[in-house]
Amino acid sequence: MKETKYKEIHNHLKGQIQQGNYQIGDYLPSENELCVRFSITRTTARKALDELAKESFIERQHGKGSRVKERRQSLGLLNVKGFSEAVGEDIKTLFLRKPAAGKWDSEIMLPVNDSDLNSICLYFERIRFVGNEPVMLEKNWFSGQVLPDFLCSEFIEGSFFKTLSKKYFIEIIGSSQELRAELACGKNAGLLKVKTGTPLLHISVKFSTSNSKLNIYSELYCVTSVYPVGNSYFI
Amino acid sequence: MKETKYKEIHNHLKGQIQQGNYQIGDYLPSENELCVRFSITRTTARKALDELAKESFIERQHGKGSRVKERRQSLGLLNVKGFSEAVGEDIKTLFLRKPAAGKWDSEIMLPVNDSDLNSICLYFERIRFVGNEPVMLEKNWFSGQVLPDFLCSEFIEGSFFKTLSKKYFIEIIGSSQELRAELACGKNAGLLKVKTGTPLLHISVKFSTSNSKLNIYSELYCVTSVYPVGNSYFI
DNA sequence: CAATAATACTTGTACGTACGAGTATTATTT
DNA sequence: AAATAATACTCGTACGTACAAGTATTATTG
Repeated sequence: MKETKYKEIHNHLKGQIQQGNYQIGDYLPSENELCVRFSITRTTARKALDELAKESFIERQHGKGSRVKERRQSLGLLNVKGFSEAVGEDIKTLFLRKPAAGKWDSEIMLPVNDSDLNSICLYFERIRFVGNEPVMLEKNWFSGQVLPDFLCSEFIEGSFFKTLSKKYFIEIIGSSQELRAELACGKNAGLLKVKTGTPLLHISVKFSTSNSKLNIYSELYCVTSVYPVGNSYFI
Repeated sequence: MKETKYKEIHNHLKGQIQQGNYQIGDYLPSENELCVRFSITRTTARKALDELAKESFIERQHGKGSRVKERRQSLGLLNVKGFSEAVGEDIKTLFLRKPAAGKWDSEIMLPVNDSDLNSICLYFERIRFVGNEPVMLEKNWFSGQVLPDFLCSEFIEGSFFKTLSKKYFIEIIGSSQELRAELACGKNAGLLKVKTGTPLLHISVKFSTSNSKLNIYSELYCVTSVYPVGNSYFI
């Protein structure tokens, strides 16, 4: 269970930054200084720093040093909080399919992990209304491996994420998304009560969670003519 | 005008991949083979391959080799860093209108501050290409009040945000966005070389900066059929 | 014939050295 | 005093060597 040297240095420096021992704008020790402090060669010191730069913790400056960067952890397009908190008040949700066993559908746009493919797939599908207007069709796939009793109980306060957090102590730690403008196909058009050929905003999301065995794959189809999808953030 | 060796190798291999001399799934020459072919050391060969891996052209496999990967690029637009850093290398930018005096257009979707409305409006408009495909039409409005000499000089490294940062020491501190799926109208369709009626992803952004007198309003029109707009984040 | 061992590859880590190039300070010259 | 040169730092590139560790093939063993 031995760690490599450069990872050791890398983690040490990362910890120092996260604990605030190096503030934004500060310079880390130079490569040569790391060499003598940790009894390593410059090759190893460089590798540790290069990794930090790749994770955008620091910024390397030729002739100057490695400066701690402002870290923008931010901006999931849909914030992680989910739909309910993003839009106003009068939201209704209609389950088209309650959570049940499903299959890893080819409709999922983002690459599905192998470990997920080899485990049971759970699926549910909802439509979100603002007032009486359907605005979003939401399809969700995830592994049921780590969620015992999931199918037997209702969502807490109607929220999937809240259920994960409060019942299973699983948090969202990241996401990747892809956005596409598409024309509504027959089926989705019908569900969203728009004409075929209406432009829809198609959002594909893959959520990573604090449980490495649970990833959530969502395909969202949004009618944006009246209610555009929005978000904002400030550092 | 001398290029570094590893970049030379890197570009050579990249070209080979892009021309199809190495197909998806193929293995590139091993590090040792590159050494003898190009009369370099393994350090240099590794660096070239590591760069390719970072750009996700290849996948390195311990004990096996470097395999050409399926390249699913997406335009990581929505992080604050802007366009240039988000996508890979082969981006071109064409100015339709160089920065010049403009007016606070009604095309701006997000509410314009009163203070902005009362000051001079600067405007520029560009098209972004990936390869030779136009993928985004970008329109930008902002107040010229706090940017002396802005019209006289070129962008630093072609980047608006870098120019703001390095020349004026102004940083982006927040943004709000709205997303819409729309059908391409005649003018935009022509510029992006798509048919009218093609669905476009319309992103409206308002950036707030560290200088309270400078807000940037952008309207982006993206062709997402080939290159979806993407982002990801982890906490 | 099947399981195992040896082998020849691959990439990964780490050592050490050398010089080039960018940056900032200090010393020198004008 | 101001411009210039020397310097001492930074990081970037590139050389060369060595061994560890993963993968696949071949040879050996039982």
